[in-house]
Amino acid sequence: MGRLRQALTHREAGVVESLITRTEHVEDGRVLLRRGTTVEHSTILIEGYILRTMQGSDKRHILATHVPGDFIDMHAFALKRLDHDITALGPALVGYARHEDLRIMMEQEPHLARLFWFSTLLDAAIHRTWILKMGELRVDQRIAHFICEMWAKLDMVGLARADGFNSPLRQSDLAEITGSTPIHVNRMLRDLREAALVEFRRGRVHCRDRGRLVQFARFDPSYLYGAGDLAMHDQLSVTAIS
Amino acid sequence: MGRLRQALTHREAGVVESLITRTEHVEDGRVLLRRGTTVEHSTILIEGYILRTMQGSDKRHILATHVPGDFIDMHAFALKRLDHDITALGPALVGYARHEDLRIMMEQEPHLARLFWFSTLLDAAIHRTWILKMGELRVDQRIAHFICEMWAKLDMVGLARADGFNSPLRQSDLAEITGSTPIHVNRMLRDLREAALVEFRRGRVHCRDRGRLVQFARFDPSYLYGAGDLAMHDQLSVTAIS
DNA sequence: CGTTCCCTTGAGTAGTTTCAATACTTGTGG
DNA sequence: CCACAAGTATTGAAACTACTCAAGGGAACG
Repeated sequence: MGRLRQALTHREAGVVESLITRTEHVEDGRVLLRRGTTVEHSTILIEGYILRTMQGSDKRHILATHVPGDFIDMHAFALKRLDHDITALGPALVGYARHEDLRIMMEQEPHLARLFWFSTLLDAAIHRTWILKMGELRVDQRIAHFICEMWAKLDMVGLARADGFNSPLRQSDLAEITGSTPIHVNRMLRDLREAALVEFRRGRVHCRDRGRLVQFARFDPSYLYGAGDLAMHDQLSVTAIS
Repeated sequence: MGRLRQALTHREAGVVESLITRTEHVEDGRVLLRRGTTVEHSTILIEGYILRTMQGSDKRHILATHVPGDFIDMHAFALKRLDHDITALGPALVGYARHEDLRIMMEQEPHLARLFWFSTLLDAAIHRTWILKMGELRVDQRIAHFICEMWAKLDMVGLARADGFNSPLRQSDLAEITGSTPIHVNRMLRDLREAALVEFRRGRVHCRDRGRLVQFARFDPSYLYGAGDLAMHDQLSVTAIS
């Protein structure tokens, strides 16, 4: 369960793993779950990257990105029909858990039920930050902000380097993430590169001075609930509740 | 519970109401819950309007609006510390439910627990639509879209008229909602008025042709999970599950 | 070694913000 | 009832930001 693993007892981690009844390799661009479809299982991302996407009037938009260890559609369990699509970014490995098993487990394990709920609330908190940043930042800053977010999330699951990270993201993906156009993203990446803030080359992110990038993007990681004033340790550590 | 009441049995509705241990009248602009604060209760909006707000680098932003019947911070139950502020828009009446009571109730009433979870997932779905619309619509369309959303939500709880609705919203609020400026909002409202799409005067919304407004805003209400291809009746009606 | 996908650049246009200034409304006290 | 104050709404002009259309360049993969 990636970053949430620390909040699980050894026994609980075993319970979660036993829920995964099937794994699957998916190729780049594969739509794992399409808006409006009824599903009887939820998905966990084991390797690679997954996107939440929505079709706009003309272009597709990316609403969220996920890293290994994330539950991708725990909310499909309560919603049954999703409002958006789940799409693979690059090749990925996913695991499936049946809703029937989840339902039984959640009645027997209130602490785990609450953790699953928490993971969907975390998605909402990230959405809110995206709304805020779309409202107040220019496209170059939004790109920088997204890079900071991705970097921070990869850090949490040990997939980042000290000077950056790798991903299958293209410039057109950054356009769909920031609500801009590939051409404008291209120019903004050039500016970021020339300002020595960050280099983005075919998904490879390289940055010498993370502090400057964070400052430029006005990035405050607390909305990821990993550390800082909103951190979850109090209420989610195994010793603290129910 | 407003729009979710239809998904409750008579007994369950009673259970929910018994959770409200205290009500309070709050004045315009009052911050009911501030980011980072630990709380031991959750809030239901009984009368008036409530906003989710976040402080940006210079200006405040509005991330969501709530109408009577909405649970405002059910997610505070699982998150304990919120990432945003809860602010009254105009005078409002709210009720409080203690987290301890909620926890006990949710263990005894899995169906209700799931409904509460659903209400937080609904917020996330609305966030996603806002992100999408901020990415693809111009400010005039975003204003129209927000008006459509508000109108639809008020419809669900019987607080709208056939030709519009009233609210304490100011033009500057629309600016904070759409991520724009009061001055630009003012011009866009003039354009909307001159195009006979919708009139907005000090919170009073008047529209003769709702269909045209919906089309202009590219508004598709299904993300509100009230009707249409994502509607919740299947999985949330009292007869259907657990 | 060529095809395909992705990235890059230029020029013109559209949308939005900012600054500065002016009016309208609403409520309050004289 | 009028005058004033505070908040809210409106307008103009200039600067900035981002988009569109059109074309060219480069890297990766077979």
